[in-house]
Amino acid sequence: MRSSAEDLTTRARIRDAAIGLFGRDGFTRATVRAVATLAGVSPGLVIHHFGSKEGLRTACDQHVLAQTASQGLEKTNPGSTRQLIQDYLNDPEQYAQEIAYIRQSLADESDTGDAFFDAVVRQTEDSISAGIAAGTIRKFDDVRSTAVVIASNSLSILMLGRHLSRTLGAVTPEPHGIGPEVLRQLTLPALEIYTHGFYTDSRFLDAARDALQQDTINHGREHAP
Amino acid sequence: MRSSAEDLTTRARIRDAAIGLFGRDGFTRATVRAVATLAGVSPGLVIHHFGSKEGLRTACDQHVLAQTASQGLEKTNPGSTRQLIQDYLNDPEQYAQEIAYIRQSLADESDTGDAFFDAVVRQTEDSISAGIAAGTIRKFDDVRSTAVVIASNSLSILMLGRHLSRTLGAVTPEPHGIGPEVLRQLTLPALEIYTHGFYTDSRFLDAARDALQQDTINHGREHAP
DNA sequence: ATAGGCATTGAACAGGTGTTTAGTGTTTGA
DNA sequence: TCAAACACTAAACACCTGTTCAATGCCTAT
Repeated sequence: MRSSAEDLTTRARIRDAAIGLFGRDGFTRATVRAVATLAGVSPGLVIHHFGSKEGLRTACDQHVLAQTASQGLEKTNPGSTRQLIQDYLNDPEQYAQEIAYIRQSLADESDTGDAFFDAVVRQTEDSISAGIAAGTIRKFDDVRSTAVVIASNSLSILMLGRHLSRTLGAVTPEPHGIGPEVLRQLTLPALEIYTHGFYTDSRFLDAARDALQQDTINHGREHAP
Repeated sequence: MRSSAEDLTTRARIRDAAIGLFGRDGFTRATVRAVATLAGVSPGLVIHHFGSKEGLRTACDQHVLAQTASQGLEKTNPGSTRQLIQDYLNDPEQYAQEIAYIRQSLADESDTGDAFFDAVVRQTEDSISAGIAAGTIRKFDDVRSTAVVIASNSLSILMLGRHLSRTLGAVTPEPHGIGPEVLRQLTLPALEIYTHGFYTDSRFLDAARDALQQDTINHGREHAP
């Protein structure tokens, strides 16, 4: 439960305002003055508390990362990202700000984005290993690469949420967030692919395997002429 | 073959410089002065030719969209995005600028991003329908939603390319682009999932189906208390 | 009670931004 | 040939940016 009101320290109020604006507009477009206004303080106070706009960013980074780490990734043992999605669906608008912030971090070049992505991949890798051991997930040769693919697929919902909502014609209040309607509409197709596959047979897989084999033989580390 | 030299009209040179910088730094961070310098002209001339920075953006939008539409999506009948990837692998650095530009467009709120995403979804949907008819792709109940999922998964490589390269430890010259090494490493795991599935049985799929059924009964269009 | 440290503000500053303007050559069409 | 149109530049303009600074009030410890 986020305390939306006045019981926060001024410093925290500024930081939360910054998280909201950095997430919505990106770090560059969001101005110190806008953050100050949203927090109900003067621009000078923002600098006084955080040293600089960059200092404000790192403070936001740390807070968002700690937030998502504590209530998000770490405690969700089974189901990997799926549990997080379930949490999100039960109460959207709660994580909305953090999610938007992380989306921007993943798009920009940001240490927070890097850390978050790595955490998701690591978490996914663990889940896959556990699933393979438990027999619920197919045995993959390259678990790490598979985890990267799965993580990338999962995070695409985060990165492209705006377009998913738009194409599926959902009435979305937030311009980038994804609503329950959209998520419901995509769950079954995604799980069907993950369960029965997308292709009917291994034709494409075999072709790709041959092509890659050939490719490696022809020019192992060089470029084509 | 992109003419990299001087045989372009000044207007085109400015536009190409803008595409490069907009793609690398984003529209806001890229300055008119930087574009002018890169194109070897004065800042005033940029405005003279395009009216405003926003006008320059729409010119870039139109050009990139026309470029990708002509040589990219439309002519690639089979294999959907996969053919495009093949083209890209044969000669990276050629599409690099346009790809970066489109990534920014997809991340920002941009009409070009919208148009591109819609085009990819439409193209994917057609490919799936054709694949189902030909028997190479499994029959899906909701072809459109499936196409959205596939398109989203494919584009995640574009959106998260930087993180993919980083996590897989590739030596990437461009900070966001994806190299052949990374793509090679991800092709087989992705195709394996698409061919044999990710899970071993329909346990998760059935559970999700039941949960969604239940969910729809409990609160069809309302929120939980 | 009083001094010192804090949070806070309003105003200012230096630098960067998109854009304008006046002016200069250079092409081009009658 | 001449004038109008064009491509182009240097300098300036107005505005917005992050940041600084002096001043003010408010606690709190002595």
